[in-house]
Amino acid sequence: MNEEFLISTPLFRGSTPDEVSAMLRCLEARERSYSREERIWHMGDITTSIGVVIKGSARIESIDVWGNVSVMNHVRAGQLFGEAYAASGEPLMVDVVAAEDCRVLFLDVAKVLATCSHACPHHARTSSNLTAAIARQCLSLSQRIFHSAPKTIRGKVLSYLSEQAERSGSSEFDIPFNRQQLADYLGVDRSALSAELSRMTHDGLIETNRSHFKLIGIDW
Amino acid sequence: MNEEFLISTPLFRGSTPDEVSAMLRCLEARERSYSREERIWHMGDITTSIGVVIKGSARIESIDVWGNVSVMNHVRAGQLFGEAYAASGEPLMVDVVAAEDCRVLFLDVAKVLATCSHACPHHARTSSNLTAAIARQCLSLSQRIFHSAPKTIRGKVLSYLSEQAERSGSSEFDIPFNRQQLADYLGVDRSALSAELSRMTHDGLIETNRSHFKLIGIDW
DNA sequence: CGCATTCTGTTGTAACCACAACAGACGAGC
DNA sequence: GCTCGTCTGTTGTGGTTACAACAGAATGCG
Repeated sequence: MNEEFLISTPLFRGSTPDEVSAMLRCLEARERSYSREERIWHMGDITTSIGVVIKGSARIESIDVWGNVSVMNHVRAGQLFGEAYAASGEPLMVDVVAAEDCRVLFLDVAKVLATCSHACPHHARTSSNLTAAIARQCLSLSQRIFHSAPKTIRGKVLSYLSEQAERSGSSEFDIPFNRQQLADYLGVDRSALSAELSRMTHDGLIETNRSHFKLIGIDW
Repeated sequence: MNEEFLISTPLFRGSTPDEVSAMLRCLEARERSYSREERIWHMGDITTSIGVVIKGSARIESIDVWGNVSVMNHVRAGQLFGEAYAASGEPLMVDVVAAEDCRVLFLDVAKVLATCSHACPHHARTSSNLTAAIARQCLSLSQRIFHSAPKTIRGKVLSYLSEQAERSGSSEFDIPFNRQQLADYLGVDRSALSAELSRMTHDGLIETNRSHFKLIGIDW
């Protein structure tokens, strides 16, 4: 397992590779690989584990009975998923799907949160890291709400792209969604989204090719 | 302070009134009252406290530069707010407003989460209760996303009302929003919402008077 | 009670969007 | 290089909604 990578993730931040090794044994961590578009968890599942994306990325989405897809979030390497469901014991309201070939580390949430009296002093830090990660998850969902709040497609797109630019620290960046997924994230129709992106390009607001975007007239 | 009430809240569940008293001292809890529509926290504030609503209720909302209001959530007596922001240290993306006259207990999040070595054994339980509360907050935000996901106003309304009915355990219930606030929660125009509620009443789906609703043709 | 304010429902119009159908671009695999 | 499947952009139409303006109901207050 890649302890060097793990200590760079929010969950294990502040620990040494050796401490992480010890914890992984203590937590009975398990690892699994998934191929693109493979389903990692299904809606309705009850999970006691959290997932840490080691490589690749995953999408959190939900599908209603009419087949309407709603993309809740995109999870990059190093990030967690399922924290909230595992920590609350509620059944999943979403599916988790591999956005690309990926490898995932699963940890039992009870073991992470429990104050492990015997062996691991660093365990407490990881436990509090997990709480912080769940908190950030809330903020991430809040942002997703802000992005779908504007009434027009242009407003939603600008809200989303602005955040992506800020996150990447550049006016030029790649997003983790294709057109359909971006539409499902913003809660709009794909073809209407494409049309609006065209108009925005024509209006000189953005430049875009596939998943690559550039915001025009914004200095960094 | 009302320890009897506090032990019924998710945060202090599992403790005795005496333990809660001890913890409140240990946590340097502070209490304050607010009158209806008074602002409890402002967007941009950085908070190190979480709020526990003792009496009344509060609204979490955000206002953009054009004055568009977006209601994120409604917090009832016994529930928390600000957990995610306090635990992550990020500035508030929202305002917190008293929905009615209310009383709020503030607790320092660091003190709640820290393992208090000396005095309070029950402290650990409260700390883990807080983590669970943050997790449930995530689920609450997810539901808010689901409610605004349908493409039509009718779909959004039915999604929201169904959850309220389920939560109340009855097909007849009151919601904590007036029309304007419900519209801002579902992300639609108020007058369009009123019109759609009329149509739904006419179609025999619901009965409604102000904030009181009844879902027709659903057995409990 | 009378008044002012807030809340709710109604209506018409213009704008926006979802939907469907299609064509061209792109990429993977042979 | 060719084929096939996927992704993206385009267009037209009908439906839904936002917006604005107003009227009546409900509420709070002096």
